[in-house]
Amino acid sequence: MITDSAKISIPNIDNEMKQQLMDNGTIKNFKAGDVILQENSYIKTLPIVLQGSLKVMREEEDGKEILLYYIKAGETCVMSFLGGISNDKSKVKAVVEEDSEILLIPIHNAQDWVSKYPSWCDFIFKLYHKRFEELLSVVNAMAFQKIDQRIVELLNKKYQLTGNKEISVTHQQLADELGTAREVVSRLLKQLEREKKISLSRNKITIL
Amino acid sequence: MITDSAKISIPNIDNEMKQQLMDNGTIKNFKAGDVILQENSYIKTLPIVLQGSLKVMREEEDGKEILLYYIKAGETCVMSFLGGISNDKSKVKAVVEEDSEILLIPIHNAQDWVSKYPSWCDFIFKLYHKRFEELLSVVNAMAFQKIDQRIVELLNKKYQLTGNKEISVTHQQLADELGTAREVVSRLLKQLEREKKISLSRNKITIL
DNA sequence: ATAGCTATGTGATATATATCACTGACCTGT
DNA sequence: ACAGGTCAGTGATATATATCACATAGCTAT
Repeated sequence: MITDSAKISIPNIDNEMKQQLMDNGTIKNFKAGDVILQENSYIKTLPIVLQGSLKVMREEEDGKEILLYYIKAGETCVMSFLGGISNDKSKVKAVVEEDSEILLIPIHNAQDWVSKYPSWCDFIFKLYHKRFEELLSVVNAMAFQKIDQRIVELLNKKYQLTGNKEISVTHQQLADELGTAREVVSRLLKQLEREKKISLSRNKITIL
Repeated sequence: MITDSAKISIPNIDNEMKQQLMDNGTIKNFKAGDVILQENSYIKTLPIVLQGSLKVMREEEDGKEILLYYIKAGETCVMSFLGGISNDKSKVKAVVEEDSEILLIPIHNAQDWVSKYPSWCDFIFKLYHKRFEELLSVVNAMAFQKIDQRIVELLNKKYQLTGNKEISVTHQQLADELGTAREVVSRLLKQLEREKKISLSRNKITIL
C-alpha cells in the first residue's frame, strides 16, 4: 500500500525510514471520541498520529478513569510498542481527542526496525522518555496538588493542544480525566470564574 | 578496569556484551540509605544493580515524597539512561534500600551500545517497559485505592524484595513512601494488627 | 411551542485523610 | 541506672473531596 509521503512528518526520521513507514503502514481516519485501543485488548499495530491527537487513559473496572497523557501529531503510543511485542494486553485505553489521521504500522515491523534503523530506534526511545516524564508528572500532580490546581493545568494542556482558548468540554469530561466527581469540578470551575480566570458556558470553557 | 565476570548476571545479556560491561564499568559498594542519584543533579553514569536494591522516589520541594518503584539486582535505572543522554537533570531520587553492589557505566557507552548490541538494546527497552508499567500502577494506586490497601501492597512489595516476612521499617518511612502522614500510617497499621494481618513492634512489622 | 434530554448549580452531609498536641514506650550511650 | 533521643499510640479537630438529592437552564427534535 502506497501512502502520501508528504503526510508523514516526524522529526528526525530520514527518508529511507519514511519509505518503510509508507510501504508497510496503512492510513486511517478517526473521529473525536473513537476508541483506538481498548484496555485488555491485544495489540497488533503501532499507531502513529499524523494529524489530530489521542488521549491515553487508565481505566478502573467501575468506570472511573484518569487521563495519563496526550499523543500529538508526529508521535506514537509507546505502550503499544513493547506491549505488542511481548503480546501483552493493553493496560490503557486510547481515545481520539481531535479528529485524527493515523498511520498504523504492524507491530512486527516496528520491532524489526529498531535494530535496522538508528533513527527509528532513537524515535522510539525519545518517546518512551517523554511519556515516562509525563507519567511522572501525573504521579506528581496526584500526590502533591489539589484538584483546583490540577483543573487549571488540564485546561492549559487542552489549550496548548489546540491553540484555542475556547475549550469545548463538559464538566463531566474534565471530572473523568481527573478521576474525580462532576460536582467537584463544577464548584471549582465556578470558583475560577469568580476569580475571573475563566468564563463558563454550556459545553465550553474560555480561558481569560 | 577489569571487574569480576561472575558478578555480572543480567538475563539475556550475551558474553560479548558482558565483556563490554566489565571493561568499561566500575563496581562500587553502597550502604542502605546512601543516595545514588539526587533530584536535579546531572547524570553521568548508568547504575546497574548487581546485588541489593535501590528505591526510586519522586520528591517535592517541601520534603514530601513518594515511592515510584524498586530497582532490583540485574536491573538499571531507565531515568538515568535517556536523562543522561539528553543531559537532563534527574527528576527523581534514588536511594539504596538494601546494601548494594553497583556497576557504574559511563552514560555515553550505554548510549553507543544500543545500536551496536541488540541484546543491550533489548535489555534497555524491556526495562523501560517494566518501569512504565510500574509507574502506571503507582498512578492506579493513587487514583483508585485507599491508603490502607496501599499500605498492604507496599508491605507485600517489601516482602517480595527480601523474602523476609519481618520487615524492618518505621511508620515514618512507610508514610514517606506513600506520601502521607505518620499518624495515618500508625492508625491503619494498628487496624491491620487488630485484624491479625500483621504484628507490630518497634522498627519492625511482621506479615502474618 | 412543547417535551425530553443533557449539562450545570448548589445545599446538605459523609468520609478519608491531614494536622495538631500530647503521652508513653523503647533504645542507646555514658 | 539515668538522660536524651527516636518511635509509636491516640484524641481532637480541620480540610478536601465524595456522595446524595434536587432545581434549573439550555439545547434538540418533533
